[in-house]
Amino acid sequence: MTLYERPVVEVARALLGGVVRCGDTAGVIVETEAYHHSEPACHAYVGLTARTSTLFGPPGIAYVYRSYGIHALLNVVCEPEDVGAAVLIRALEPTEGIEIMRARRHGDDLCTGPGKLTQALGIGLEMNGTSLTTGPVRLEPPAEPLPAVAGPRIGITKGVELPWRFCAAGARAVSRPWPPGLLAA
DNA sequence: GTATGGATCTTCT
DNA sequence: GAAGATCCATACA
Repeated sequence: MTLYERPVVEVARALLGGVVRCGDTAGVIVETEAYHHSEPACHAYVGLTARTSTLFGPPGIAYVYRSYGIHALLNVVCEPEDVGAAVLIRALEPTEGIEIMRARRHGDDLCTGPGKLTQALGIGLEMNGTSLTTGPVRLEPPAEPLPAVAGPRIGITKGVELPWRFCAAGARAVSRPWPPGLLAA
């Protein structure tokens, strides 16, 4: 029983404040989203396919996939094997290797979006399915999760009503401002 | 500052 | 053939 073998929504909250490390770069997780195969926004909703097989794999591995033909998005596979669920890492606060990130990102906007943080950390599709404890991308859970604020998810067309987006309270480097009037602790 | 459309490609219908 | 968990540049107010 690992930390990731729990309900995705719980894991999404528990990961806030954790550290993602890849090579000489690292950042603190400040924004996450939960996805589960029981709801339509999740890739695993349609079932097990070649593309989504990683989602149904063992908990604690990385699910990296290409979005809109251009970007790589990083997810943490959760819940027991054969359950399609994952936590999308949406934003980080850079802590180490900032100069490297700046060079890769060609600017100061380093990790304020799911496609940006993978580029900043050098995470690619070849890391899909690798372990987050022993693989090239490491995830260190926080001893004490940051206080979380919940809200609706972003950039999707289905399942928007589920408040499965979690953000560290007070984090400044989030991917998008919170929709007014929808704040919930 | 906000709004809109293009880039680009894998996966599924 | 169409859609998609995005980002960026450009156009307008």
